[in-house]
Amino acid sequence: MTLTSSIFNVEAFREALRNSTTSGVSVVTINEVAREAGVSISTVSYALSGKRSVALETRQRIEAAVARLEYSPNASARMLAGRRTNIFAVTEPMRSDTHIPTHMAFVLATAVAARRHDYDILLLTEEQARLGMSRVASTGLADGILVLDVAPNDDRVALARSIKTPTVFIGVPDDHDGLLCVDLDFESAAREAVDRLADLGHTRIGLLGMTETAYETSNFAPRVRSAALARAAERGVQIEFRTTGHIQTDRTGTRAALVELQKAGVSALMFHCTQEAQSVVVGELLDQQVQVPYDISLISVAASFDIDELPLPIDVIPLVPAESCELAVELLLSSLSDEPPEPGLRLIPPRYAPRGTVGPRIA
Amino acid sequence: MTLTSSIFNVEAFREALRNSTTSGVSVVTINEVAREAGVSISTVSYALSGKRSVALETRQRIEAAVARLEYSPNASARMLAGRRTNIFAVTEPMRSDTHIPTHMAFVLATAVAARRHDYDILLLTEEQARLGMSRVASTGLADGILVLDVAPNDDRVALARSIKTPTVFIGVPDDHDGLLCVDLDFESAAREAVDRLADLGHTRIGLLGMTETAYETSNFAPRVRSAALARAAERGVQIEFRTTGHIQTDRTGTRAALVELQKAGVSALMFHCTQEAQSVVVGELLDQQVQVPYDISLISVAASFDIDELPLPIDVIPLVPAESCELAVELLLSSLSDEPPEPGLRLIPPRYAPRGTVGPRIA
DNA sequence: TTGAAAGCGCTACCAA
DNA sequence: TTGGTAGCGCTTTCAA
Repeated sequence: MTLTSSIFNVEAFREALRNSTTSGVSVVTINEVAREAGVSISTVSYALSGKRSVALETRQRIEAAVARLEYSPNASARMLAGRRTNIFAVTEPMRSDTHIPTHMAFVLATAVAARRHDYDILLLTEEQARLGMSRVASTGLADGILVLDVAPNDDRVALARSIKTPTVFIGVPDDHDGLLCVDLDFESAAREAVDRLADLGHTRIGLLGMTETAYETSNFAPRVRSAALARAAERGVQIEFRTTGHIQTDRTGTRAALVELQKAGVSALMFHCTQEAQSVVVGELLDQQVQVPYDISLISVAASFDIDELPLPIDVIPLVPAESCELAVELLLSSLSDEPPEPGLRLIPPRYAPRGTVGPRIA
Repeated sequence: MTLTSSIFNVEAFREALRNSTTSGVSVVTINEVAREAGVSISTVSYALSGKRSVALETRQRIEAAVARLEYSPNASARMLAGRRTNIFAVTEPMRSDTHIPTHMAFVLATAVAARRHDYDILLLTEEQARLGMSRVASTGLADGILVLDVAPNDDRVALARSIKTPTVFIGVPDDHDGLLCVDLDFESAAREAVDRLADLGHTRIGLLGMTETAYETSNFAPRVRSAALARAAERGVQIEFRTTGHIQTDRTGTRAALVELQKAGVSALMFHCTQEAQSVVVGELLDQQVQVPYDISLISVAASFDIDELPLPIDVIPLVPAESCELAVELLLSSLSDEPPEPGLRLIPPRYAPRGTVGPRIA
């Protein structure tokens, strides 16, 4: 059961000494497991990683030893020897003018997607969104980097180009040459929404968008708006665009926008705004006894929340954080492999989920 | 400038070979810096860590070499040799019935506080909040653990007791024997609010609280309510308690609660609810031309947002995430030191910030 | 003030 | 199918 030979074993003695003098409970290492199982440490390593076949009986002995000693391999040692930290960094500035729940949904989705592939997420926010990015790259703390809350003109684009750590953007910056970017195809989504309404005879469509500032600081708000406007022009329909108010304290902006849109005589409403705003508008319409879709058609574009939580669930082209983040993680993983992916955009095709809130325009 | 001796240097040759055959740019190690500066690696290490004095001239030579080679020490190697990962794990389940912006504020605050002490944050959410906690403990991935979104009856309490990795709770679970917990002293805060109002003659106070579920799943909502009720009873004043509605879609619950409280004839309002809810109520009062504090007094208890973003800034006892998290990080650090702190509660005394919205009751 | 060298606890190559 | 062992790139003791 032990490898100790009949003569005095200096190594074993030293180790015993080390473990006994350590304060408190000594941490179990692969050496102890090997001794306990009567095999070499390499066999233990292979038995646990499965990278080499190990005789059934041997493996069982090792597993028993692992269980008995409650061994778990030391993360730092694995990182150093294995040249992988199994950590991805997520850089998310969390600018104060953003809608926190939406951004949080993406951060959480990266964590879930990463764990699926045995990776953990290191969170870089505030000023560390930029500083931390080069730091984790140069120290090798992270094997890859996920970039969230991408601005049209984002510092992190230049940073990403200057480091060798694989980096994937979730969102599309204006200048994305040579970068790997994952995102919903917002333009297609916006066009599809316009088309659906135009096909049904709507000629005057309200678009309730995000806050003013979102159209300067986010990469996707302007993409939805401009694609919608362009397609509307092609289809000969008119779009009335309105923004919603301040994120946390808006109590009038959204209602005011609805009033304006109704005055403008729109027969359909496209939403590209927060759950809160959509909840207010839909609730208001219900209060007004408006018949949906008879009096007005409703579509939500790129909603990243559960549409069925609205007072009335409406047609939606969902933005699924889990989907973007899962793809981003897979790209990062394959960037670490032998055949790294080509740089470029990976736009996820929109999927339309009907709820019966879109109908023909009633003259 | 080089240590290569006149005879063939096998080691140097091997290393050159390794570096040249590596795909792409080889990563600079401490060995290269040492050679470049003409010193030993231990001197480089000490020069960079400052743990041993190094002659000025030597240090400068090393710094120059570091700059020239763009060296940064490998994180994994440091972790293994230094027996510190410089990573703290944050466990935050992010239950869907919670107010995301509030919870996010705490996560961000831990990240900022940790960086101040050269630590990074590993984010454990969803099911990893529990699984990840034991994992990072047993693998030594994190040097310490911060527990967020603490439930009154939290699984992670038992977990924390079963691991040897230092753990600090931000929030107070019902059973907190032997744990290190940091939090605002919610009870004191609630009592102080009640006292201020009672002192000014108010005998009927409205308390607008969080959602129903928060009083079962959060550790602090019930603490505020029960402390307020208890003190009110002592002072002989009456508290009308109301909850607000669903977090993301509440468009009527809050208004309804306000109407009820006004009907009940309260002369003062204590808030312990979201920024959104407080924003709605304060805005509504302004619309009603209610004079504050002449007609009604307003106090916000344990608000973790910027009170000055409300339509009318009101008296507040702020809950400052940065403060709790900074203290929690410091406790974690000292848990790693030679004199670890005593377990127990660390309740932060409330501070009252007046805005002129509390006045005497007008009969 | 500095250097040599023994680890840290693994992974993975090379032999057997 | 298994074992021996050379690293991985640092930190830190022990000597000089």
